[in-house]
Amino acid sequence: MDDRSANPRATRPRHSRDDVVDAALGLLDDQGLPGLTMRRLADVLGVQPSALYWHFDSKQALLAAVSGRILAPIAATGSNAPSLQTEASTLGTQLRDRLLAYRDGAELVSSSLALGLVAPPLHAALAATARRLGRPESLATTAAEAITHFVVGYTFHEQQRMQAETLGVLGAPNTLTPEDAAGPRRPATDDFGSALGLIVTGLDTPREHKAHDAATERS
Amino acid sequence: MDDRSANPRATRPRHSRDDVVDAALGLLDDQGLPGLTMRRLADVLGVQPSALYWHFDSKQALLAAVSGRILAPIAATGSNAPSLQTEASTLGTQLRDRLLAYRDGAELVSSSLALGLVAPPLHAALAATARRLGRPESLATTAAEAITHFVVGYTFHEQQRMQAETLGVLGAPNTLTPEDAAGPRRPATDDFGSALGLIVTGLDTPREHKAHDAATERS
DNA sequence: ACCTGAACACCGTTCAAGT
DNA sequence: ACCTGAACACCGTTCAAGT
Repeated sequence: MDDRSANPRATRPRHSRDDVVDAALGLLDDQGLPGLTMRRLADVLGVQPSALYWHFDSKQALLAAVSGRILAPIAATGSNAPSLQTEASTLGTQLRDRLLAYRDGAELVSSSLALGLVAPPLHAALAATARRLGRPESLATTAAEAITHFVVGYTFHEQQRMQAETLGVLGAPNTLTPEDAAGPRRPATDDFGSALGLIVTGLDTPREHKAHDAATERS
Repeated sequence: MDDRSANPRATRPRHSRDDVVDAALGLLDDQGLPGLTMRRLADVLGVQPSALYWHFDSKQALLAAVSGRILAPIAATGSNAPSLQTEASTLGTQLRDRLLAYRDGAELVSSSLALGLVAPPLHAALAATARRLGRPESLATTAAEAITHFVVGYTFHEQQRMQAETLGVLGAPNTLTPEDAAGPRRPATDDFGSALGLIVTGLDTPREHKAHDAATERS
């Protein structure tokens, strides 16, 4: 398997940053985020752990690069949506799809996003649509933020549930609220779509956002 | 400092679960989540690391208990809000306040929530208000989910920014979108309130949620 | 330019045994 | 009931040195 000598343009240049990210994505997908360690990644690449620190300053930097690659397909959106609401819905769904494309994708991206090591994935596209439609860009920014946080959090939760199911019927008892105990399982409706729809509804009405005031009074 | 013999009902019973959670909250607050290790926690309690496993099955279980304590004050809400929108706004703000009460509170709760090891903090209160106001409980459930994910994600990001500022002007370059580069810093408006207001706006209009459809069509 | 070897300073968890 | 002691199987990161 170590037939690097058969490769014409080879001999020395062993790995590039992109090679490392490729391998990390593969490792992530079949071991999950806890299994994505520098040591295991080095093993997969046939290299010593310390070699990875030539390509990346830290594990966090590596994870940010992996997050960037997961999110990359979103930016390419052409976007000729008829309304900000439609565009926002589409982008939210697209983001979820990307996060679901790799095991623990949502958890990984959530932390890279929080640390500010990866660009917010929906802002550029939604702002562009706002400009095209003559709507305020501040509204696009607010919406992008609301939708991104919701989608990442929702998908994180969703992805964790999926894996818990795969690993056997563990059943998390603390999750149940009193009224849940009555029904047999969960309302089979499309949770994600409903919640995203709720958020996005406010984008239709021209009287921007006004519920702001009630949010600032506290106990 | 080891004057346990001065305590009348003492001699043997060294620590309770609550003691451990207390110590964990303290350690969290002045070392952050990465500093909250089983070994350091044991040190604080004057005990061997293995002793903690008599009180909790795993570190995750401990962290879930800590999360529960951070969120506990929310459930107590009496709630006589005049509308679902008002109540939702109040609860969202309350949740953020709780997460900000401890260092890395949002990150900690985010993961406990995703793992399903702690009860969703807004569902019960919002559902009760929906009942009182004669609004559909399914709407309350959807709203609670949307708001919780948004608030936790937003506050996670916010808390990380705060600590980055405290630790010096590191400046995360990747975070900047093209249009941000023009202005000097950030729009000084209340980001959180605006986004929460946007989400909550949909709760006013009696035509429940309908934007759902657009969310299910994809590339 | 890209990697090795070896070390440093840690982790969570288990388990027999003590009191 | 609550904890000790010791071990197991790991971590991320640094750094001199090799090619």
